[in-house]
Amino acid sequence: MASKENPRPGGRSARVQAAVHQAVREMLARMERADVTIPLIAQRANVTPSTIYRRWGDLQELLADVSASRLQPETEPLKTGSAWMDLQAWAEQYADEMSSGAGRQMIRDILAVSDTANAEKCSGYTQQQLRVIVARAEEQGEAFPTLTELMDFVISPIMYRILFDQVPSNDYIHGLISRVMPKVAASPEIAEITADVSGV
Amino acid sequence: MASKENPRPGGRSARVQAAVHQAVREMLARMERADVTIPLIAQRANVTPSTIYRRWGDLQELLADVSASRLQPETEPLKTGSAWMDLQAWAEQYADEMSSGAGRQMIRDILAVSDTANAEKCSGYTQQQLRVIVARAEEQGEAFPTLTELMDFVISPIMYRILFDQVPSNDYIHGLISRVMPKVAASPEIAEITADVSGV
DNA sequence: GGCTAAAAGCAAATAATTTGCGTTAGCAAC
DNA sequence: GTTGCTAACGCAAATTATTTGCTTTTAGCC
Repeated sequence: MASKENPRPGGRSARVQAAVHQAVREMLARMERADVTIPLIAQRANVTPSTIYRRWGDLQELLADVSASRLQPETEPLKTGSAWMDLQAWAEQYADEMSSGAGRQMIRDILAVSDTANAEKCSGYTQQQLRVIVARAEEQGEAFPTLTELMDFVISPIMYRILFDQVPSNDYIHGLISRVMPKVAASPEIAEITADVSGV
Repeated sequence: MASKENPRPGGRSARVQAAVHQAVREMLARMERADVTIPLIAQRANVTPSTIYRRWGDLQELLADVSASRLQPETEPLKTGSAWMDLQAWAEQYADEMSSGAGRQMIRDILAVSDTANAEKCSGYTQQQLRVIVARAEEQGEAFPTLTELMDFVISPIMYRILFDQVPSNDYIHGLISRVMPKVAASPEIAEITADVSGV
């Protein structure tokens, strides 16, 4: 039901989709989420409500669709020199984005819908970013956790906290990463880097 | 807005709440979730819709409320002899319940609402159960992870997978638990138990 | 037993959603 | 280009859900 890939790529359909997405983003920025309705969105996007109902089904699916597209990363993880630090910096930014009011709401909107396509897409984005960092580590021969380990022991705890209780601090994230790093990370040299970064 | 604690414990209010909860549970069991509406619930509960609107606000909050109450555990974790095995058995059951269609839907309903009270309650239930197991381990002098470690490295990865992609297998859970156990778990004696359990 | 206020019922008013049908506009074949 | 085809859109009527003002019930308290 959610807006799938290019039914008629260059045409009116695409323009409508863009206008609706745009309208939703603007409205979410300007008003209470509870006050956002399909008729209002339709009005702002210069579209009839029935178009939105037919294409997205209901408000939840539309919001999930918009949120998923907003969570698509636009850049690769920053390159700091060591994959370890890339990971630390990336994870902090990830947690920051996701635990902000807007970020939490986007995740909720994505998870609320029974169709898991958007949730999978979102998790896919995360994995894509992490893969880049893992690949860098490999290139440089740095000892590094696998993608699965990162998802299970860094991303998952962060996401759980965001969803169920509190926002994860940078110290907390740092602890997760230290723990998942290969034992080499306990060597004095790396410990020093660790101290540096956690002090930022 | 969600039904808080005892405004007038013994009276009509409580009866209405019970009737509405009951109606929701029955309807969720008998029909498509998308077809459940407040007017229908009201009818089945012999209550006017405006009562539900005033008390819960909207369908999402009502469903979140009902789901949270359904997730409250009724029994303590089973006692198998070792805290380690208690944990394994409990985590498997937890993952099973949560990854079933109904379980996933309940979690989604709880997370969908912006008020995090229900989500916290739900996470609280989990921690309560785990605390029982941790306490048993302590009593018996068994080496055991902390509650925080269990939440971060066992519960969180399970929940992430349920929410974002696939259902966690028992083998996967077993792997998580092995990994979080103190190094003692690598001793031959425990390794043997491990093999037994994973074979179940 | 009577008072009080919170919660429920009722019904009218408003708003959202669905639906049938006519219209528009990409796309392709010619 | 022009034409034909069809997916997607617009429009408006019908349906359904939600809100709201007012009345009635009833639990808790003296």
